[in-house]
This record gives sequence, structure tokens and C-alpha cells, in this order.
Amino acid sequence: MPTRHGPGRPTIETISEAAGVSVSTVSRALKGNRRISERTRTAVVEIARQLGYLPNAHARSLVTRRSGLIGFVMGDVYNPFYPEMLDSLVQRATARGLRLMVLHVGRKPLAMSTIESLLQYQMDGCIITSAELTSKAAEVCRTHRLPMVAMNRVPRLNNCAVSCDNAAGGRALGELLVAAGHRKIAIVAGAPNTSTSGDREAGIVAALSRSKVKPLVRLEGGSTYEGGLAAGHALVQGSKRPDAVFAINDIMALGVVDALREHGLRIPEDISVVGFDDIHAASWSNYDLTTVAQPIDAMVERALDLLDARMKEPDAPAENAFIVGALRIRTSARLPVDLPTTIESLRERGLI
Amino acid sequence: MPTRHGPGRPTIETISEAAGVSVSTVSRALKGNRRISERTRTAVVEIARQLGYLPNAHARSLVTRRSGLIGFVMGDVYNPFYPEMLDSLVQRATARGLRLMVLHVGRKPLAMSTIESLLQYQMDGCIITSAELTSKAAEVCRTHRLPMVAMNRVPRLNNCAVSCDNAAGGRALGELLVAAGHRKIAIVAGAPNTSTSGDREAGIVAALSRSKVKPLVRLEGGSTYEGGLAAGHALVQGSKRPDAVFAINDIMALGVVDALREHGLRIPEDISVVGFDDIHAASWSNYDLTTVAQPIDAMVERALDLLDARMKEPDAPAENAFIVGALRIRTSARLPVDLPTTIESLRERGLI
DNA sequence: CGAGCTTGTGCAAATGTTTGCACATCTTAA
DNA sequence: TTAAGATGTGCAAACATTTGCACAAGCTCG
Repeated sequence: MPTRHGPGRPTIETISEAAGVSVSTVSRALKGNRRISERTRTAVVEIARQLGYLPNAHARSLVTRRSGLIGFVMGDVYNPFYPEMLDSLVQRATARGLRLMVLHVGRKPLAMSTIESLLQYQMDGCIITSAELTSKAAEVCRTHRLPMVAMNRVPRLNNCAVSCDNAAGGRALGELLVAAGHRKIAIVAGAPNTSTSGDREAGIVAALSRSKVKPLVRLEGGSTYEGGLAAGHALVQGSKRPDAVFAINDIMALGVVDALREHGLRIPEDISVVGFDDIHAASWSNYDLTTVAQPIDAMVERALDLLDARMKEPDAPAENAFIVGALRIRTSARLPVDLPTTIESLRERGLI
Repeated sequence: MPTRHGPGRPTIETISEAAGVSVSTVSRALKGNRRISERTRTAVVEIARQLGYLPNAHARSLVTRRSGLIGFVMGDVYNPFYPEMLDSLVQRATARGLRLMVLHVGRKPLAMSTIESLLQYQMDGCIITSAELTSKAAEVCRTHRLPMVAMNRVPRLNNCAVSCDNAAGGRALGELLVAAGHRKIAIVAGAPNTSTSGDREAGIVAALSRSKVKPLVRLEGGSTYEGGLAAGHALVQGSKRPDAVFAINDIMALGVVDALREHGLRIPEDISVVGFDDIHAASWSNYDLTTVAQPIDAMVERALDLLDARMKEPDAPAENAFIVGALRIRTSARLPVDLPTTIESLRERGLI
């Protein structure tokens, strides 16, 4: 029963000999082809089971041109959002019978060889969350008609993209701050030129201008904890002291909180802080961050659907999906006097 | 120049026609076989370049029985240690021309189909960090002579394992606490039956008993932030109030710190807290955790070396590697009056 | 009773590589 | 001059599948 590796490992031919039928019959029987009689089918399946037969994925991929592999280009692991996304992705890909190859992680630009491996392994598709050189990857994918979907990235060229509705989330947080009476609001933006940061920022700016408020100051935090920390220090030391900070992602928000506290400021009594993403640490009691939760599972599911559709129909037109996030009200920000009304209003307009 | 996917994509045969030589010559030329004349070789390589030829990994794997793939079974993403390890692993595997397939993530037991995919894709090896059902996976790997190395796990059966020298690290932290004058020391252990937790605990217990101190109390925190938080609360509310807490990993230590602070305790003035791992968040200003850094890069490098050796010689005997970690002194724990001497002593005995 | 359909099976080609072996040509040494 | 070696190349098998096509039987219907 225990099969061996390499030579001696049972193949479809081993089974065909044992069952006294041809290899093609075995192949068909194993995948439940209806042309095969019930009797033959069960016999073959039973023998395969006894031998511990496992189909060779490479041989199969070679002829079918489908590998069951999808490539993943992952963002910075030091932003917990990406690991959390990886988690969801592995689970859901597995459930669909797909395996995930992690081709790249971090902020460094994609090596050409990384992109090429998509082709060498004949991957069925790829999901990209990393920022740099995504356009090059997109071009390769398009040329080779390899399904690709960007997550949390602006749709480049004409490839698919799915993200949280960042603008809506930004608006929701902005309106929440304004309703709570904040007028001196600082924005800590992320890595420049990322749609995620841009859209969230545009969202809050829109929300503020609705009440004729302008952001007090704008800093960049590079989407890292350290960047948030530096921004927090700068805000306290600067001439314009805000009464609320909107960090465009949670990891920076945590840095902001720590910096503000180092200066003896209490949160939210002295200053409110909100983030975006709802990473796990946002709910830690020390931070208890008001934020917008990215609907990771829904986003991943959607991304896989898009990939799936394009595996079947490579020329399907590109689609963009924006899924609204969920507002998480915690204690890092002052609350509006009439919270229920504020929330109701946001909900009615589909912002959360 | 832009190659297409599927039919029409240049193969070794396309090149052979263009170059007027046989496919075997092309194959040899491309991999720099010395039997091929310089003239032929450069001609072939040039044509391949022009056509944008990329070898088909599946075809190659089919015949060579080497796939260039290694499987990774990853622990809980909510413990940042594992994502940080993934980062290192992807970088270093890529540098060796290997690709990483993430087969599983999280604490749930390994599905049989997950283990089987190791065989279907003819992976060259696998690295396992997850706890549950590792023994089943180890058995499969052994049966099929598939190189496997466990990371941060006890060596089961006779497979390879590499970990931080957890016992040494535990000792170092224990001695540090004792030298700082602590006598009422609480231990927050991790998931039961994990060697990581057990070894670290054994280490600190040994260190304490060296000074005739016994742990004041022992709790379990399940290796999660929430578990650490609960343990922290329990410590304050319990009858025996410690003056120092040793959490066997950082993620729990963060929870402990947050819980203690909720009760108004100052760290380290009222109570010292140390962890283990040196995850990124351990250095956040809010925590600034004294801890032992796992030498992730060295561990990963070692694991890949072990894998490599067993790809070449599948019957090589199992090896276990323990790499000493580095003590990171920060501000979450009181310091010994004579810190340099303490450190020197630890270093002399190879504990850090 | 035979034409045509259904049902079950097998043959063989195709997928894109690698590699053992054979072979042809050229050099070198006796 | 010839045997032996070196050098460069090609043939064909092997890797483990899938799948179009053909074919044989058994059935139904006119």
C-alpha cells in the first residue's frame, strides 16, 4: 500500500495492468467519465486506492495546459494586512482545488525571473498585491493571456482589480470625525502613488469638505509602523496641533498612537486616531482602534471568481470590484453625540 | 518577440528548426553542455533569446523528477513570527532557484489532500512549521523519501529539524531576570505539547533553580495575543502577584503587557515582562520588549541546506540544528545592576 | 433483418523536455 | 596507413497523462 517515490511509484499504467483494461479507460474511470461502465469504474477506483495511486500533476499539466497553480505576489509582511490576506487566500484557493505559489514578498521590485516563472510553470493565473513594477507584470500577463487580478491596487492597463471601497471607507471615517466635532484633522498618507492611499485620502477630504473643513496638515508615513511613529512625533512638534489623526492604514495608525502617547497625549481624550484595514492588532486593548475593516474574505473570493472566469474565457473584459468595508467603532476616537444617526446616514448611502 | 501562451509558444523544437540543429542539441546548448561547440551554443542561445523562449517546467519535471518546488506548511499568521519567516524563506528559496508553494496556513490540522499534493507535484522537499498532525506528514515524507525539515518543531520520527536554541534562550532570559533581582516570576506557556514552548520553559526553570528560585505561577496562553491578555489579567487578579513575567513568545508577551497596563501597572517599574522571538512589534515604542531574537535568516538558510543535501542524498541521516538566538535588551524588564557582567557570563556559556 | 444508435473500450498521438547511445568526422600517435 | 581517441551532433526512448477517433458489441425501430 505505501507507494514509493520515483521508479516503482504506481502510475496509471500500473493500474491498467492490474485491472486488465487500457490506460485510457483507467484515466477516464478515475475522473468519472460517464462512458465507462459502473463495474469497470468501481474496479479501477478500488485498485487505485489500494495502490495508493496519485496522479502526476506535471504530466497532467503538460497535456491539459492547466496547472492548478496560481501565483501570488505579496506585499510587505510587516503590514499584517498581507499575511491575513494570505491566510484567506490559501484557504479559499485550496477549497477550489488550486495551489498557491508565493513568488515574491515585500516592497522590492519584481525580478524578471519571478514574472517568467508564471509562464514556466504555466500558472493558471496570478494575484498581485505588491506595488512596484506591477505594470511590467501586467504587461507580461496580458501578452500571454494569463489571467491576473490586482488586489488593493489600481487597475493598470486593462487587467482586473478588486479592492475595498477605499473612497467610501475614507468618507465614512471622515464624517465620523466631523460628527464628533473634530475640525483640526491631520492626514497621514501611505506610500505615494498607491491607489489605496490615494482613494482613502480622497474619501476623507471629500467628507471634510462636505462640512467646509479642510485637512489641517498632511504627512506621509510610507505605510509602515515606523513611518506612522515619525508622523506622530512630527504632528506633536509641529506648529499646527491636530485634534484628530486619520492614518490611511492601521499599521501607521499604531505608530501614530505610540508616538502621541510618548508625548503624554491621551487617546481619545486629547486626540482621536483612526486607521483603515482592521488588522488584528487594531483590536488589541492597548490600541482599540476605530477603523474600517477590509472585507478580506469577500475580496479574495471575488478575486478567485474573476480568475476563474478568465481561465475559462481568457478574453473576458477586465472588471473592477469595489467592496465596501465595515466600520469598526472602538475607543481610539471620540464619538459623535448622536452616533446612531451618523451610522444610519452612512449606511443609507452605502458607505459602510 | 512577444511569445504567446498555449499553442504557438516557442518550444525547444521551434528553436531547433530555426537553428537547423536537433532538439537534443538545443537542450544541451541551453544548459551549457560542454560537448556542444561554442559556435552552435551561442547561435542557439541567441535564437532562444529572440524568440523569448522559456522552458516548460512541467515537461522538465516529468523527466528529471525534480520540480524545483518546495512545500511550506505555515503556522498561524496572527503570530507575526511566521509571516516574517515566510519572508525570509521566499527570498532565500528564490535565490536558490526554488519556488515555494504554501500548502497550509494556520492551526487547523493538515488535510490529507494537502500532504498528497506534495507527491502529486513531485516536490523536492517541504518545510513544516505548523503543529498539528505533523507526525502524519512526517510519515508520508519518510515513506516516499521526500526531504522534509521541521522548523521550530520537535524532530518527530527521524526527520530533520531546525530551531532556535530555545532552552539556551530561556536560560538567558531567566538569568537576566534573576540578576535584576526578581524572585517572584510567572511563566506564561504556549500551546501545550509544543517543543518550542517546552524547551523555553525548561530553560528558564533551569536558570531559576540555579539561584534556588522556583516559578511563582504558571499559566497557559495558547500562543496567542488573546491568551497572553487573559493570562495577564489572571496574574493581577490571582493571589500570588509576580514581579516579573516570562511569556514564552512575544505575541503573548504583548497581550500580557496590555493586560497589566489595564490594571494600572507600570512596566518595568511595577513588573517586568520578557518575551521570545523578537517579532517586529516587540520593538514598537509602546512595548519595547526585552526578548530573544530568533535567528530567522540563519535558520532558514540551514533548513534549505538540509533539504538540499537530502535532495542529492535522500538517505542522509536526519540532523537537528539548534541555533542560538540573540538577546535583545530593551526597557520592558528591569536591568541587573551589573548588566555587562551578566551579559558577558551568558555569552561565555554560549547562551546568547 | 439490417440500418442506425448507444454504450464501453482501446489505439495512438500529443504534450515538451532530457539523456543514453550511436555515429560521423577529425585529430593524434604508433 | 591505421587504430584509437576526442569532438560534435542526432535518434529515439522515456517521463505520465489526456483525448480524438475508431471500433465492436448490443440494442431499437422500421
